[in-house]
Amino acid sequence: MLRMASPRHPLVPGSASVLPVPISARNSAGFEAPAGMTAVPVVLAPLGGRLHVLLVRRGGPPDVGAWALPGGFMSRDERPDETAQRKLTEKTGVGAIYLEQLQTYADPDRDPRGWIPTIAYLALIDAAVLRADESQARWWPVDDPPSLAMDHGRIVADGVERLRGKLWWSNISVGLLPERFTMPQARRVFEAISGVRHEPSNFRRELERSGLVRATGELAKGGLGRPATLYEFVSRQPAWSLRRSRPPATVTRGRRVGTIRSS
Amino acid sequence: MLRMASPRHPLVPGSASVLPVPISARNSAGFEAPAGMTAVPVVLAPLGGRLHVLLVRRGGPPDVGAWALPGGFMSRDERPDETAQRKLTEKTGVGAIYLEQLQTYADPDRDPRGWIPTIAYLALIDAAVLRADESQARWWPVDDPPSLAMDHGRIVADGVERLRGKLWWSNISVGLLPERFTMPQARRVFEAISGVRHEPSNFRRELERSGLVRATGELAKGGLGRPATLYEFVSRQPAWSLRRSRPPATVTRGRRVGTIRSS
DNA sequence: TAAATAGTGTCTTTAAGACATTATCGC
DNA sequence: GCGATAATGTCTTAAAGACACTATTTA
Repeated sequence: MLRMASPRHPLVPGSASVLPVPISARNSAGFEAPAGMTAVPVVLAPLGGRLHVLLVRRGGPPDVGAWALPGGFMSRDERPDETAQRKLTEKTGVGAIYLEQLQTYADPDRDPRGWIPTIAYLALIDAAVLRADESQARWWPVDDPPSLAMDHGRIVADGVERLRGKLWWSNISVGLLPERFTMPQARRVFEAISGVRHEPSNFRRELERSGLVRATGELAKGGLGRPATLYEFVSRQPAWSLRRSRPPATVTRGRRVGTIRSS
Repeated sequence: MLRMASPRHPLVPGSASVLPVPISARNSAGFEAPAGMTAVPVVLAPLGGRLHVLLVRRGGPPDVGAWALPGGFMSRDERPDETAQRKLTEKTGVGAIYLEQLQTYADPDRDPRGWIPTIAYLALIDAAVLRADESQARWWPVDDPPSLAMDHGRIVADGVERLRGKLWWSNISVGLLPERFTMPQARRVFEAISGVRHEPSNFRRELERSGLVRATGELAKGGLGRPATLYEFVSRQPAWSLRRSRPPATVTRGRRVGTIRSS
């Protein structure tokens, strides 16, 4: 495969190669090609009871100085999720515990620099890292964000919607809770994400019913009041909840024919 | 914006510009760029009680002659969904009633021709068109497909999963049913998609409860037996079902504090 | 009027909502 | 023991499952 030793971030904001004029590209067959491809992680975390998103200030055009997602250019030999992970690590010093592709934004005029599609990822990092106040980045409440560069406002909104939508139907919250956690702790995280308060005993029942978590038998110590039982996720790999309340019943008696699908 | 009058499909299979060697591209800043960008519609439809996908034979490398999705190259001034629509129309003569972005596949080695990411779309077309047996294309059962070119097998699987997953939670079935339809007709379509048989009276209750459809008051005529009531979708725009059975209850009495979110 | 298909009613089971109550800690 | 927090139990309500039954057409 034809490849050359090229710098990893050909067009990073602030680099000398960034021009106020559009960039174009053509391929070896003579046709116009995308000028580049970017990947952006939408990093979400509950913080102080509210859901926050990690943003950085842009150091170059377009929208210099505006708040934006911490993305960057993909290189030829990198998978897009690797780019998202790498960019995230560069900004926060940690990798994502949970990373899932969100959407690709590729409208012809989305980036004034030229034809530059971007693949967005939903990224969830360890809660313990949240306190590390990196100088380059800042956490913003998703319900009250600053004005964002380009189409990044839309991308954040899509990420939030995905997280909220999957919260009860998958173990996506592995990315938001420590390895071992208590029920009240999980409840507060869920509440911060959805913006809704839950009745503690029902919350417990539902989360247990989901089949996603199990009690370790150990107790959390140190707090006020009765110590809480520690729970852990049954699997830390992406998994679906059992809760997904069912579509209409399958036919039983007379018509029982099993499923139609063959595989 | 710097643009040139370039042909729309720079690298279509079979064109003279396709070489057995990789294609590369570089941008005006001197860095390597994607050689091109493609969009592929995953066209799904129930046919003879089973879910099928529309495939074409590849006319050029890679995998010449293999079955593949009917995708094609994006041009500079086209949105990716427009490309998917256009490619679909070129193959079937119709546009998609429902089109939603699925995933982007951009691994560095996914296409032997070079760095060519592809954006996949889930596309649903009018059921009436299914019978038109276009020479270029063929319907294949999704549960028993042929071997597909490149990563298209994976893409089809992702499309099927999306359709099945959203079936009861959205009005995605607008793309699979005629404008006016009967309950038994809807049931057969749902059964073909999910591969599961439903108890007719419960199916009716659930679909009505979803709030997505309403009875027109008119009756279907012509068939055997009692004529069925015709239904229509309340909205043909993407919409969510009311069914989505709820996460744990919000707190009511003592702790009632409303929602946390501000917006 | 028989066969075929559509549509209604209803009883049972299960899940979810709304608490009251009990348990276990530190001070 | 008291305040604080965690956990359990249980009664009520609502949704879903499993039918039996009724309705309306054509042959």
